[in-house]
Amino acid sequence: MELASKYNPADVEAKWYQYWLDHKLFSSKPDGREPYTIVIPPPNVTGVLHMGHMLNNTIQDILVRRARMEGKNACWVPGTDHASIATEAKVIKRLAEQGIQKSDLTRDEFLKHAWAWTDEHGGIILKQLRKLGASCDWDRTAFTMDEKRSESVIKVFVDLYNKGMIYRGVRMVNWDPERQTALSDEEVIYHDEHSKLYYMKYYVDEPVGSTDGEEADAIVICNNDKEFDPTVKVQVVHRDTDGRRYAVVATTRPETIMGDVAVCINPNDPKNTWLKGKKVIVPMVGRVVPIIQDEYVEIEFGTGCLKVTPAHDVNDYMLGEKYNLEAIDVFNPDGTLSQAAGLYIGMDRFDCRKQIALDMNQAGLLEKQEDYNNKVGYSERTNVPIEPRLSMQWFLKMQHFADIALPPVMNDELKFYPAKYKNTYRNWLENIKDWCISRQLWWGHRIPAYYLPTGGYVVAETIEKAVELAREKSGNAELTAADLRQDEDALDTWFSSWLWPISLFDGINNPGNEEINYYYPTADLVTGPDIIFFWVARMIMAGYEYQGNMPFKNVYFTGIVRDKLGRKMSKSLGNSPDPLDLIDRFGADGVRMGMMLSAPAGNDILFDDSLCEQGRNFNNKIWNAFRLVKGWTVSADIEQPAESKIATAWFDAQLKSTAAELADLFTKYRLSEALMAVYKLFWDEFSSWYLEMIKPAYGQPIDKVTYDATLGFFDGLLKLLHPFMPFITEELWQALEERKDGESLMVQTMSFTEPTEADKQLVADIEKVKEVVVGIRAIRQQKNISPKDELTLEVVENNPAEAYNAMIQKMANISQVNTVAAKSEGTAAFMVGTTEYAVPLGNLIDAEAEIAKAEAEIKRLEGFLTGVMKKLSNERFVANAPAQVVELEKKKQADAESKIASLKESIAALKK
RNA sequence: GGGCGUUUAGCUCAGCUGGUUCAGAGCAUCUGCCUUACAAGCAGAGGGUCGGCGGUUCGAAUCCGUCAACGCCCACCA
Repeated sequence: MELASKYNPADVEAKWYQYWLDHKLFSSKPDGREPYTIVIPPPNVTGVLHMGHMLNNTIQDILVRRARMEGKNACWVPGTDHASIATEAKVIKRLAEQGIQKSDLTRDEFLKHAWAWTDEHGGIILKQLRKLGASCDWDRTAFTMDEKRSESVIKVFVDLYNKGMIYRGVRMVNWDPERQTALSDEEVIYHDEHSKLYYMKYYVDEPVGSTDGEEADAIVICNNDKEFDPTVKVQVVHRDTDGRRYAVVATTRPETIMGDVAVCINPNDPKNTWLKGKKVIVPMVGRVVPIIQDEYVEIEFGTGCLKVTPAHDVNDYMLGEKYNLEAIDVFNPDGTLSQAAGLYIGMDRFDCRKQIALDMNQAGLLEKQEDYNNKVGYSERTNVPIEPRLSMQWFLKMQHFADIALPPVMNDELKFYPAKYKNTYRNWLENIKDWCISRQLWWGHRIPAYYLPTGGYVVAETIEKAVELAREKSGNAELTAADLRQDEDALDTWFSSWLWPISLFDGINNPGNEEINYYYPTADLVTGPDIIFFWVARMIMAGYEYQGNMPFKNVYFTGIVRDKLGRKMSKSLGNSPDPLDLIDRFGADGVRMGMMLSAPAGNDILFDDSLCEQGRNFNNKIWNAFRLVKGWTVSADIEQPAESKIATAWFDAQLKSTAAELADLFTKYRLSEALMAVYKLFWDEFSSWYLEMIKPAYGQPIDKVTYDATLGFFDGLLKLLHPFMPFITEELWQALEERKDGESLMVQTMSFTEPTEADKQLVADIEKVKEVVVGIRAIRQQKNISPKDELTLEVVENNPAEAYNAMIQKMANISQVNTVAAKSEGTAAFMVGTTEYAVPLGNLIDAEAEIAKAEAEIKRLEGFLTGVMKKLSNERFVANAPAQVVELEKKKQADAESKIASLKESIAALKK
């Protein structure tokens, strides 16, 4: 077989993926084997593959393929998420480009467009995953809004409503003015922002010149002529030159003053005691509002006066509730000023902020403004500042769910990798708030609540059921579906995602069915820590609520993929490579390896193309090792050389021991270390050592015993490598020997036995042999002796590795190995352990250099010996340390002393 | 403001409950090689006071305290 010297992934990847599909090798059905299940974190249906997906899905594929080869019934279920906000935004944008406004359309018309969009773009991302080699059972592909999943969502909503856990009410919610919907707390991201703090005058509603409430020692400030000290412990009165008194209120949001209904001071604030019981006039607006007192107000912030706007601030809302204040909503849903504001009607909230500051300044109502840093909440999806807004929403009570979801994680029944996320998880659950589950969107699962013409509503899975309930509720047997009006809102996307591990196996609609019983709980969840609250925690909740068991046994949190400078990948920075382009350049196997090389669980990965390059190079290495082996001619007539006999025994032992190491690493989810172990096994042990050990002379055939053993090793290596690099391994496995159609490496079983004590000893012995070989090679390098020139080797006193002489001879091109009482003159020497080796070099030797080298080594050893002696002469060490440790130190001492002695002899000899 | 985490070679990281000659790996670097599998390669080499300080201990990269830098999560000072 003629093979190119470079591996070309493009030739083989598509071929084998199709082969796997054609033979249904990804498909899974319940059977007697142990199940191994992963449900994919469903990507947005209209999304395209990015580096985060690459990492995430590479890890899942590695786990699934490994489990499959361990003989488990592996099932990886793919699917997509309807992503209501993101998708609705995209659809609206496209409609706008066609000159269509959402408001021009009916709900049904809009949904038609949305489905068209979904059909057009949906599943692109799943197609892209195939390029990566993802071994998903595609027949199971699901969508969070397909029939079964939708039914599940509605059923769960009704169930929770009937259990009294879902309620409806007017609450302060996070409002996204761009998409005009409520958001959950988790969907708000806070950013530090440079803004301004505006100090505004609220004149007291009283006759000019009043001094009512003023104490004798009050500080009186006229027209801000003194710098204000918020920590002052005496009364502070503000008075204009014309005698009018006023309170100073500091705010970052002057545009909300139209909604002010009170000013609040702390009852214990000495500065503001004179304001107690007074009324003040809201600037610009002219509304007279009371001074109220509450300890919520921070005395030392600003002036200690807080304007109270119950409709536009969460805390003010709380104060409003407490003191029974009116809430005046001065904004429209799109963030412009409403009729209720009375002023600046129709202006955008941020334009209004600037304008009102100007206007107040002109009117002398703005005392000052200063720079200020505060946190502003942004919508996770639209990246627009959210507006706290009062509105009617649906909520799910969370305490019960927190109670059932916390213990299994804390006691490690359900494990997190890395475990540090347990803290994050606990923190959230211990401070859980009710979940706002309604969204003012059309693209999503519509809330199954139906309003009666006479008021009130019913909640039911179908309209028919709703009619039934409505008739009961109203006592009107004539009610029909046409009389009922369904709630306009859709459910939060995560309200469907949280059922994913159950709904994928139809466990909600059809509890206890064969599939859910077999596949649930799933084995591993692979996802990013950024959705631990959105998704992971809520799946755990739903799992215990609806299956009475965990949804997955382990959660592997990946890191965030960053560029090599540590920046997040983003479109605007242009630092996010196109995964498909990477696959074209390096091959899917190369990219997979690039992803895995630096991706320990939970650590961010700093991605760099050069990692894929390393992956590609490794593919090439494997390819060429295969070329070498398959290029040999085999002869059954030649006997196995001594060194090959040792080599095969050794590599067999080495393979077993790495396989065992790998198995252990997999149980700990240390995948990048596992990859590195198998990388070194292939490159260093197999290619650099083993193949060189057994390689026949040029043009010579290899003996059959060694050859067959080598093919067996290759088979084993391909099995270990397959989960990481499925394509090249399949290609080579198929070429390794004759295969029947339908056979595949991906469904072979790994069967490595544990290394025995003898195996371990052999591996250790060969490590020494390698050191000897390296020692000789180093001498060649230093003396500029070609590897082609034969040398002899002397072993001083006794040769502990007599049995491996043949191997050393072959690997280091040594004509003979002599055990000598004392090395000859003119040798370059080195030590391995406590044995001294010498290579006679005749006049090539540079005595000066050899002496210098030996002296340097003596110096190092003496330093080492001093440390050892210090320990041993310390009585407390000898008395307290375990005998084993003391013995060891004594051995170190003896070894060092003997080495020094022999080095000194060498020097003496060289000086002759 | 609270909590968590990180800091080990130029880079990315391993070093588990202190003690095997413990200071490691990969990449990068340097030197010599186009040696008939592979230059996307081969052979060899150099490189770190384990963030600072203090403590516990016979013994500390490892345990404790403290400081510093960085990162993440949570939180209603307008």
